[in-house]
Amino acid sequence: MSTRKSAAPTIVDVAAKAGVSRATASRALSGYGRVNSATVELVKKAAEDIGYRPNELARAMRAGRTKTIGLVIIADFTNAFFDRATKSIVDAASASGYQVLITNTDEDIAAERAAIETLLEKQVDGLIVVPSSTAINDHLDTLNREGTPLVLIDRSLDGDALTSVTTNDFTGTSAAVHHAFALGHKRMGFLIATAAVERFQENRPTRLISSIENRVEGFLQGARECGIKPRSQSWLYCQDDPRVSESAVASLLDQPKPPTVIFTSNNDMCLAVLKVAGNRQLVIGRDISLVTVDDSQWAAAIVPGITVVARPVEQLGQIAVQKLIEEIQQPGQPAEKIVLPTELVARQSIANLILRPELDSEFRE
Amino acid sequence: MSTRKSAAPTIVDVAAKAGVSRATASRALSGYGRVNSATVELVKKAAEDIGYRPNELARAMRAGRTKTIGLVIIADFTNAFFDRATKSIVDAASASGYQVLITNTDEDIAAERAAIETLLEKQVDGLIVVPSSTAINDHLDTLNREGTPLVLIDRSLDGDALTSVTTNDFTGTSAAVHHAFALGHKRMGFLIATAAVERFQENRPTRLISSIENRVEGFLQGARECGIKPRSQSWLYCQDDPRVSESAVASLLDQPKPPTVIFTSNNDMCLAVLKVAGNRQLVIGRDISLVTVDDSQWAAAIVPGITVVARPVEQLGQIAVQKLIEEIQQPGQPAEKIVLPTELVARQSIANLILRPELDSEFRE
DNA sequence: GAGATTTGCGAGAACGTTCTCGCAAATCTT
DNA sequence: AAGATTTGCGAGAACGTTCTCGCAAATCTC
Repeated sequence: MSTRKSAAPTIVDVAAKAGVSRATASRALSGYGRVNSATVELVKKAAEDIGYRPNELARAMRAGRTKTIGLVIIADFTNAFFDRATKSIVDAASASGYQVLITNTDEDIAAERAAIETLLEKQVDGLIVVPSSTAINDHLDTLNREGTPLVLIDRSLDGDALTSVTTNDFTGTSAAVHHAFALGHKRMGFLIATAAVERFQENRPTRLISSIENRVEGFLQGARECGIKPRSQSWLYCQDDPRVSESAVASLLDQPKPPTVIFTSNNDMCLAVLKVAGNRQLVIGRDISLVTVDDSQWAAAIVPGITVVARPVEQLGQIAVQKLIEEIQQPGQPAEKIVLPTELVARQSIANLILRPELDSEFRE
Repeated sequence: MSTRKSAAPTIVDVAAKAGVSRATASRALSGYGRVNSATVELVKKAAEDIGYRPNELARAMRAGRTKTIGLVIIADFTNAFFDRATKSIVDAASASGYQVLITNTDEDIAAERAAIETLLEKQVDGLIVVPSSTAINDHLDTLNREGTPLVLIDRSLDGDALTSVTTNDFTGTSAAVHHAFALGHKRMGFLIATAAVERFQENRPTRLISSIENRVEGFLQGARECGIKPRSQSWLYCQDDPRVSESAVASLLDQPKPPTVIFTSNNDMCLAVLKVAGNRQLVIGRDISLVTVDDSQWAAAIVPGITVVARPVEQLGQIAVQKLIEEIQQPGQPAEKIVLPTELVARQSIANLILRPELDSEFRE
């Protein structure tokens, strides 16, 4: 035992072992300033021998940077965004020498505030945030004004002040409408997940989060271009909860003239349709058609394959990290709103009503 | 501007504003020692006014703890472990006042070593690790011997030294065999994902990771109890990669007497079976039966529902955090190997060959 | 070979906290 | 009312680094 206590060896211990000063040991190990190359070897050997591990906390304190970024995300794994985004962010950060402190908001604005505060106390160099609300974002503006490097992902906010990386769900959804229309569909339903569902039910709509809003707008635009007027009862806002969404699907199907194709705003809603259809012995792609946003392994593997609007989530994470690190290393970058292209992946979940008009339930029974 | 620079206000600024010393300000804000209650109010007001945010780094340095735990995990989202485990760990940690630094190893042992080193340099209070290898684990032993709080999840290692939280995949898989046997299945195939596949192909097997090993052993035990001798060609070790696993499924199905039911060791393999079956127009639960480990939303929603061995992943994450924090706050806890029960969730992916013997492909054509 | 430059290294401050100690003032004893 | 105790607060050290200085020795210049 060289040190009296069994505590982890510090650079002082290394210096003592090598017979040099703290300063020289630091220079030798970190490779800056003037040091004799023989001394460098000596110090490195000493460090190795006593199992020295640099204390990044002390280093960060001195340097004023932690090489850590904070991720404020909604850990909601059925939507295949959380996992893919998290992995790509962690990997991209790691490749640039940064680690990721992760916090979950569960789409709650108070939790988001608290998470950001905690991360800032831990002195993260920057933040990547999936904002929980379009309406309430003063804390994000403040952050930005104070100069905290910040990148939003998945959802953007009004104004040009904040950098965001999102996907073009508008064109994706609109393309999906055209695709369904080309296959002969005219009655289209849309199932929209939103936490603020009661506001819609009471007819005093609030702002949706931008990604969902874009999906809705894309749907409307596509419908307009195809000359379709979506009927109001084919629009359903519903809570992102299995029981609620399943009964929403049921009410969609129980209309006098039910939609032939259902668009779902996310994978939770898509799974709700699958489940209700299964219970009713309705075959997807024949009795009822389906298209959703976000691709996944299972959507590609099951029969029929689900037609999806695929979003480049990994790329989104990588770009977010890249933009954040640019701002960290060179503050004052102009705010940017980066929108990545989406892709319609056509599989077999949309019936071809042109070839098989008898599948349109309007004419059945 | 009260401070000359626009840097973030420190406790010195608070003290100055309140007209007290650093020490008193600290006492007032952290609520320890003796302070006049009037002074406390004064200091709190001052802190509020100048927007003081405590520097957790400095605090951690002094206190010798960071309230941060490191998570070393395999960010592989198709298996529905990464996302569920991560969320539960982040949430449980947060509830106890800890944050999570996450790193991804992609099942690579060198990456695991590097990740652990980085996390230790950042002075995490403890580590939760999904070990990448059963064979190579000296670094984990060393960690443990040095007294670093450490909990393994998903996979355990030999010996009693390390605390681990796993699931009882042995009984789960064995129960699945009994279930399939009760439905008339006798030819059972098993598709096993392992990175070390070539060792098996060359007939010099290495150790599987414990969770997979347990699934294999459970399968064998179940088969033994049912009086079934699994034929060697029904065993396939294969790389966890879509193309490889899909050709493995093909070779399983192309045997003279193909299995009537395929067990898959994880969701990737299960999706491979779904895909190949779909391509060949084979209907799951009729032409070929299927059972896998790990439940998921999609496995429950699709038609037919996939019969699965469900593992309590959320509970696993919570218990891991709890055990880790116990060790952090009170070092010297005895090592424990916690094994959580699994549950067989029977759905419709296994055909009933008793009621419909004609489905056994041995008798077809 | 004497002055100018370079090289190598140590002393000490700094990052922002917390905590121990000691001291003066206030309050409690009898 | 004088000693004993409590209360409130400030000075300064400590956590483990890095970095600025300055100084002596070594090397270069002509």
